[in-house]
Amino acid sequence: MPLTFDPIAEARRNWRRNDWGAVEAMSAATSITRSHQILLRRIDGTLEPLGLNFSRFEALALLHFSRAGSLPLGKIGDRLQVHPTSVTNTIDRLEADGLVTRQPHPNDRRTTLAELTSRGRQRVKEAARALAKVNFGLDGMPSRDLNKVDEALTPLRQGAGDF
Amino acid sequence: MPLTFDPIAEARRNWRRNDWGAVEAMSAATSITRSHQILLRRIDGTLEPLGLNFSRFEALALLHFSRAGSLPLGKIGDRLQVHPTSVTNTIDRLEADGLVTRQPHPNDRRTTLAELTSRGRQRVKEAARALAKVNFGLDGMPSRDLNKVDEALTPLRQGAGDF
DNA sequence: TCTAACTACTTGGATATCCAACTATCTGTT
DNA sequence: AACAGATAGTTGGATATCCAAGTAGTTAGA
Repeated sequence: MPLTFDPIAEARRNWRRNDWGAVEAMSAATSITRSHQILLRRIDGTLEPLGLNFSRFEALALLHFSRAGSLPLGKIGDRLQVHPTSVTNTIDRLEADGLVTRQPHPNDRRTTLAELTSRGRQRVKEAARALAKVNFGLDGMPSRDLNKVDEALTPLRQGAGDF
Repeated sequence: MPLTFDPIAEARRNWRRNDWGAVEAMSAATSITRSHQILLRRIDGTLEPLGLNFSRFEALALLHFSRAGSLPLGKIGDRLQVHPTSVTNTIDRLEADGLVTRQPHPNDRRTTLAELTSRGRQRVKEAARALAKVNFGLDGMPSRDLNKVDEALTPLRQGAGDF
């Protein structure tokens, strides 16, 4: 059931009335959370017919962009900012679907490489096409607004040591 | 391990080089995803000592702001944009911790109300204080940037029928 | 008034994530 | 050379989320 009012505007009023403080930060945090929910639902919905979700797509894209078509699992986790166990899980699934294979690292026997298969390479291209077609769930938003989102969030990412 | 480059700037280059299209949308979507990860980790970290996470906090805050201190579970789901089963789970947990109780609806026997207990009311205030103290994980960001985030994301939420 | 369609919530099953603890391997210091 | 400490990945356990299906109760039209 869609709402008939802006839940964030209402939250602002409530926080102010109760003197809970940090109204602007609350508002920004809630906006991000909510936008993320909306977006992830659309993106995962778009990828579902391809047997992917956003995490698996991100891993495949990373591998596709890598020079050798393979990366250590740890590197994937660093790049995607997820826990090592999540990488294990993601790669397990991609491997089960024949989109990547696990390969031993030539110099370090602790390390496992995830390597894109040709099916994986093909699948990630299809997925990218599908996502571009729906503008990553942001269809209808003009470029100017998209750039504004980027700009607005850069200080946050930067402050968090994202780079 | 912190990165030494901006992963989004790199993604932009890669998408462009591969002609995958929708670069601006990809960039905005990735910014939102990443910012959300950062934020949620900080917020949940802040709430953890209080036995809460962001979902449970949001539910408690909603009840606190409601006139009667109680709401039907369905309404909570609508407001927080989560599946009914997630509400059941969230309320189960809050009830187990003595922060809410389930009450029958006076007129509609299908409906269950979640009602804030006095412990719940106290806990949500402590949690709000804790979150305000760390500026909702957005410490260090000037108001101007916070408002910019809000503004930038409003068209997205609006387009999604968030209000 | 009866019944078909709808609504509210819960249960069971699948998936994704994180943490703690474990195994295997590597590295730097003595 | 040996070992203490770091690093890479996995396993088991906990939690959160969603979907499909089920139960109970309500509503509206024949």
